[in-house]
Amino acid sequence: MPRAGLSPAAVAEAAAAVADAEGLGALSLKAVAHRLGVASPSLYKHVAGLDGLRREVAMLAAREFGEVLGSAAMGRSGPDALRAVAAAYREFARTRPGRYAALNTAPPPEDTEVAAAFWRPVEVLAAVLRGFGIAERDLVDEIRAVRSSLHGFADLEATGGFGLPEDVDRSFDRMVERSIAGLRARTAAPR
Amino acid sequence: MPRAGLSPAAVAEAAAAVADAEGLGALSLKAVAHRLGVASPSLYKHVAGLDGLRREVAMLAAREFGEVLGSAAMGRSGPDALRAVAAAYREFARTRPGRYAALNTAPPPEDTEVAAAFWRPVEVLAAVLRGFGIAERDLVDEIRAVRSSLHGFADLEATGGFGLPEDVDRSFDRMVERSIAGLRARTAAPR
DNA sequence: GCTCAAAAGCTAATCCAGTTAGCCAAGCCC
DNA sequence: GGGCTTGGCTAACTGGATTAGCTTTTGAGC
Repeated sequence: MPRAGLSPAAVAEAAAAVADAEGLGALSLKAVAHRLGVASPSLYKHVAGLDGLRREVAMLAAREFGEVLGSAAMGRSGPDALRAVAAAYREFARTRPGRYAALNTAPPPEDTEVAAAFWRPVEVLAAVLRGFGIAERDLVDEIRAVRSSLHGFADLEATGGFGLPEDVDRSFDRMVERSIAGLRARTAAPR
Repeated sequence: MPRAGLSPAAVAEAAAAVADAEGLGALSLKAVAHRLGVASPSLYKHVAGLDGLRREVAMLAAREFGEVLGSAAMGRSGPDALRAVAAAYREFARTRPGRYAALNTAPPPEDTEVAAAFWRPVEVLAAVLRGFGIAERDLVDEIRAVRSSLHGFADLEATGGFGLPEDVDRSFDRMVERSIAGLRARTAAPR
């Protein structure tokens, strides 16, 4: 029998595809194996069981997400940068719901590699907000506020938390503009 | 053998306790049955399997959450009401993480009872924001923005998304004040 | 108090995904 | 070409969900 030519990366990619298509909750060794045309036990040669599979998806997602946000921020600053990053954030969450959901889990504290990958997107946001001239000691609060808005919106949208699907774009735009206005106010009147 | 005196409500309560203590992901018939001192199959006399158990937890959580937010809003208006509701929101998410997580799932669209229960908390928020004198056609956007902030913050906090545990209270307070400022601006300068 | 039907709990058995063990072929290094 | 490593397989085991069917409690009506 010919080999399937798997690799940890290929398995992670397939797993992410399953998560995006069926939901993170439906991520299973069975489904991934099926997608790869292989029997479930074969996956153990590449990932450490279901937990390992989840970890790889989280890693992959974090890297891609950091990449996407970083690209959006590149070459822009201030409000423009935040608008671009916010749009990219939501776009990622919408088009890759499984991966996005994988970012919304607490990795084991000892897994520094995942922790580092999870941190990248936050660093992008931090860089963008620094561009607003936020004082360093206020930065944490501002990052948390912006992250909360973006994550909350993305998550509510993903889980159908918004009743009517219409005008969700407008709501998002307004929310982002609200953040920008708040950041400007903070810059103008530092405490 | 004496009867355990179960009921759908008692099972739901035990399930919610399990979810709070072990995480929603660890909610299982096994765990609930054990907590109630009963064998797993016995639960089928009261709830419709694991899916039914999850549904009951979601129902219970939604009712309690609506209750908690409603109480916080009672007797207050404007910024005070929003501050109280925001604090109650976060408090609920922190002290009952399993229940809160159960609210963050998409119920099947045909289950109107759950849908209605899920809607209650949003109605409380709507009432509070109306108290700011928001124009009706802008209300949806404002509700979404506030919900996004609150949910995002609560969720990030729950999943350990904030690096340092310190000063999280301050971050939350500032975010809420930021929302209030934004709402005031909207009221003052309607578009 | 007595009868009996419904309800509530149990055990036994089935299903399914995850996991482990161990076999065997494919590919590679010499 | 020989032999080691690797990647995939099948078979077997585990644990939780679920179903079937039994038994006992309970409570309504007499």
